[in-house]
Amino acid sequence: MAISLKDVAEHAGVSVKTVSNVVNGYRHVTPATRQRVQQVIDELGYRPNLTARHLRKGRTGIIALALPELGNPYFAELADAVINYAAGLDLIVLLDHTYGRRDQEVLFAQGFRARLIDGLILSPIELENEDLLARGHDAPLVLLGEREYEAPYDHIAIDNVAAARTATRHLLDLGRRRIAFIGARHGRSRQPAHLRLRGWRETVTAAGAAADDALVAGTDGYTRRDGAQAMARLLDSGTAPDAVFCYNDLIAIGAMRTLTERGLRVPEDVAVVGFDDIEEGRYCTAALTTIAPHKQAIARAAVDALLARLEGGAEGAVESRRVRPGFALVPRESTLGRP
Amino acid sequence: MAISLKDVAEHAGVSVKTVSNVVNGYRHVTPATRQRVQQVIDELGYRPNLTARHLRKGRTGIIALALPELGNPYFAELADAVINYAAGLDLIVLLDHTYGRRDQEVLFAQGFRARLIDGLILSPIELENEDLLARGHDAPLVLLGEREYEAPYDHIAIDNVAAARTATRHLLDLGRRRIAFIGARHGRSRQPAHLRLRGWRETVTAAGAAADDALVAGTDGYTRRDGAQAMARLLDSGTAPDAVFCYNDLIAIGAMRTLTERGLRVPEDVAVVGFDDIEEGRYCTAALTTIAPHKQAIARAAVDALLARLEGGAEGAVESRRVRPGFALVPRESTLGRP
DNA sequence: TTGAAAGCGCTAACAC
DNA sequence: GTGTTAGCGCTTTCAA
Repeated sequence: MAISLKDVAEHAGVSVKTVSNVVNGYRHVTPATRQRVQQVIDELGYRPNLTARHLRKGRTGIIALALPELGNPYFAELADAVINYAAGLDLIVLLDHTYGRRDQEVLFAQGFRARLIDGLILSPIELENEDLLARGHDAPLVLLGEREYEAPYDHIAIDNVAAARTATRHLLDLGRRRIAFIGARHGRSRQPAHLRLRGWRETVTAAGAAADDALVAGTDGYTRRDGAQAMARLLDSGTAPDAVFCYNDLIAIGAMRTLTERGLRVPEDVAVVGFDDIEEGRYCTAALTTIAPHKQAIARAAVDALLARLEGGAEGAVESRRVRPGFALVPRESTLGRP
Repeated sequence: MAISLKDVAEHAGVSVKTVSNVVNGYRHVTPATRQRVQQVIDELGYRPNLTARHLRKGRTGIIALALPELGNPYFAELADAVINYAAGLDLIVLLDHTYGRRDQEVLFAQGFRARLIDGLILSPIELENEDLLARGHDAPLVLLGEREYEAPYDHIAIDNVAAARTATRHLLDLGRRRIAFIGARHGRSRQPAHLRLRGWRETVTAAGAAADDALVAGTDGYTRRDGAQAMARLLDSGTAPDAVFCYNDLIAIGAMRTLTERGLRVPEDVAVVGFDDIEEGRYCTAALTTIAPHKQAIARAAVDALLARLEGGAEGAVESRRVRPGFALVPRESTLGRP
């Protein structure tokens, strides 16, 4: 049996309350008492039982972060940022995977792990508005990422349309006229990619460049393999783009792989832009030009928003926030070529 | 206030015990009662308070997985595997970072988060044997990775020497004679890399190939940047290797980047082998030949070992296990060239 | 400043 | 098959 407050109290000849006061750094304790208690704590190797504390306080200091998957470096890097920032605030982060599956996302949104966690940060892919509205009054929820909802929850996301415009304009500025877009999801109307797709379409259209559907390649998911396959389809269909803007870096990396295999040069024949600024992109043979969302800022905003809800009390108390962290275009070899 | 067992009991006109029985799927409950209780549960939206359950049971069902960092895809992929396998066993995984820093590793080994977690899986980098021996009788601990300790803890790791031999032999078989090793850590004697270094040294020596120290390049860490810098130093020093075996895939990717920048071809001029089989390696311009540790098997072994301790009771009850999951050489373009 | 006692929500004995 | 009760270890009134 482990050592409890009571054990310490008995050994020190004081009450549990006093020990509790010492453990929690309460002010009004005689230095003498404090020292004696502290000594017994050290001797016995007492560790407070967090579970009991949680039960009593009604809060656990644990928040969940539900992401599609860690296999995508963007999410791994983001998770890293959230965990770090939260740790500085004495919050523990419980990481969960949804695999971008609606049933999983609904599970978390509905309050899976209720009362183990104080709140949830969720990055949805397939979740629908109705799923969110059907949510009971559980722990606070903060939404992350490019899906848009009409529900009263805080939402942290960069301006995806603006970022897509920036990326596309960069390609136009380099003289490219047949810019493809890879990553629209097959046959889904309100898909995650629609904001970036819109930014692309608006910009190419405004510039009088090609904007036909033949330049838009769908994918099943968001992996390197999806990118490689989509690029292959694009080339096989005879579309012959001189640039591609990809939904994310992984897709871009897959696309570059296909281009290389087909004997096409990046960027001379086809320029490539990704999205996410994952570390990996910097080490590609043609280092990847990309949109860099400010991950630290995203992490900070998400945790802060959750914390505000936690402190703020009731759901409706504060109006739902819409935070737009910054982003930047990072031009590299995949569009500029080797210096 | 949230709905508790008691609330449900009152509404259903039964005792808390009965509700508890229903919630826990206890057998001996009349179907009629069960149905009535279940209905009230649904109506009221009752969710069991996990914290209270944990306190009562003395177990939380939460295990911690302390890894250096998620930024290394190998660890991200491993974490993914552990989380999934654990979920199937109704275990929640709490992910923590040590950044390969000894103080952080000691913290976890000493029982940080004691009594929040039932046990710990730790992948140490800098941790020393003495740190482990100084450990109190806290939650069970399972060690992961290539560091070796003389302490009574379960240890899961592939046979690193054998794996390094396989990788090196592969290069020898391709006719390479000046095989460099990148990733020995600067000026550390009992460094993590020493097993792989040994495998390399034994194999090149046995083959009568070059094994001089000029072919061994140290790094500060295990990132792409470390690999790029080490490769540059190797080339600048006039060593002129015709192959490199890298401590891990990230280092290999960084090394390939430098080779490309210097106008050297992979594998024609320099063949490259990595270690870890991260997804990223498959999409490099010269797809990376690598050693693939069986991550699923590692994850399974680690969780199983921890679970065995959890069930088995006392620390000394079971002898400490040494599990060696399998590995495989995956030859790709970075040694074989394009088909 | 410190002590005594109640109770957070749940499960495990034990009674009925 | 179901109800009653005690208590997991902690914090928090309320007294002293």
